[in-house]
Amino acid sequence: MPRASSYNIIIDAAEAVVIEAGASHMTLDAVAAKAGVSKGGLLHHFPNKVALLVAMVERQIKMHQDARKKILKSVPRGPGRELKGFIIAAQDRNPLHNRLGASMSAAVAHDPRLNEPIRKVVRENYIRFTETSGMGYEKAAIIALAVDGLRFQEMLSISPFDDEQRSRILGALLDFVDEPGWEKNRTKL
Amino acid sequence: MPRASSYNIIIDAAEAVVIEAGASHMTLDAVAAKAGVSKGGLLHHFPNKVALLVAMVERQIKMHQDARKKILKSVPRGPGRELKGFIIAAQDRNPLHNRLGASMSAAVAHDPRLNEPIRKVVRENYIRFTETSGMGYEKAAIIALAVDGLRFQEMLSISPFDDEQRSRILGALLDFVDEPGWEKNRTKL
DNA sequence: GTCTATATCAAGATAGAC
DNA sequence: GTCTATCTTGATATAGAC
Repeated sequence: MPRASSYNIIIDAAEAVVIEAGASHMTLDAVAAKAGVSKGGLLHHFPNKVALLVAMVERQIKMHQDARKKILKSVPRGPGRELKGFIIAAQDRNPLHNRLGASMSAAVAHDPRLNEPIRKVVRENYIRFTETSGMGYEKAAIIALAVDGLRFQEMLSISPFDDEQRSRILGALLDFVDEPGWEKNRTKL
Repeated sequence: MPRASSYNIIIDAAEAVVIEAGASHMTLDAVAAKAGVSKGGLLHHFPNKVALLVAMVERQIKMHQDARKKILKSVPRGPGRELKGFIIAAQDRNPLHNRLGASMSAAVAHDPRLNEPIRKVVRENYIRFTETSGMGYEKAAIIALAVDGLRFQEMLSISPFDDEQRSRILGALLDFVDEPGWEKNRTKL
């Protein structure tokens, strides 16, 4: 898995094209132009379009995993730790979210089966959340789903919330993690 | 806005193609073949591809609004009524959800600006939820976001939940609407 | 209103020079 | 490792017969 310079420049360009023009406009020509290389140069790094899409998704997953681990270091141990990390990750509003959405929508639009790596990550995440949460799995799932719902909305640019509402909602979710109750439903996911 | 037979048959076919093969494979040829008409016939009803995509989205919105109104009739008056209707609509698991997701992803993949009608509906929904909920807007938003999160996951086929977990989560959300607390944060959305 | 035929163009991919 | 040139295919859209 190379991480050379032009490799990442091309992926950056691909994400940018998708964000600006939509998944269907992510052509090899457009990506090459945005990256400042020729189509031949692009195809030297990625033998075909699917390879590029797969690389986009994998890089996004890796970046999110890294961000998660980094954030977790600052979250004190205790029940709901992983869940809190997930909420906090959504709080710092960098352009990373759009980029994950872009990679995902481009890949899935091209071939729905390219969702497999994401599916795997989501599954692992929800297992982590529910097992370490110290609460009923319904509650843990609801909190994680609300965060995901917000991110999906933003990835499609259909969120009805402004910045203040958004941060109040995420703040409320953080409080909700620590609120008592719901343990009665505790079950294995 | 015609609602003739072939009009709807073509939209059905378009949705089916997207669900089966992905947004990028929704070509006019594929849709025409699935609908059992020629490409010329298709283009008689929809002058170009964007017109078809717009019609797909609009029909889905209309169908969901109709379903919402129908469900609301069986939900007793009281605080959280609209929110409960939204949850119940997600409970009955018909193929409609996939179809909304299909229309949306095909449209947005082709041109992100085609999300506008959906954005408008989402906005109206969240205003309804929060204004009629009798609870803090953060709580109402969290409940609605969790439902949306679930639907988005399913639209991308990345949901980690099986049928039983899914129905327990939605059941917990219904209970959550009626649970006391959170009124302290009550604010206008 | 539905069809066939076809024009036009753009996309993915290859070959091979430098 | 990067480029230009080119091949091939397939997608949108038009024209016009029935």
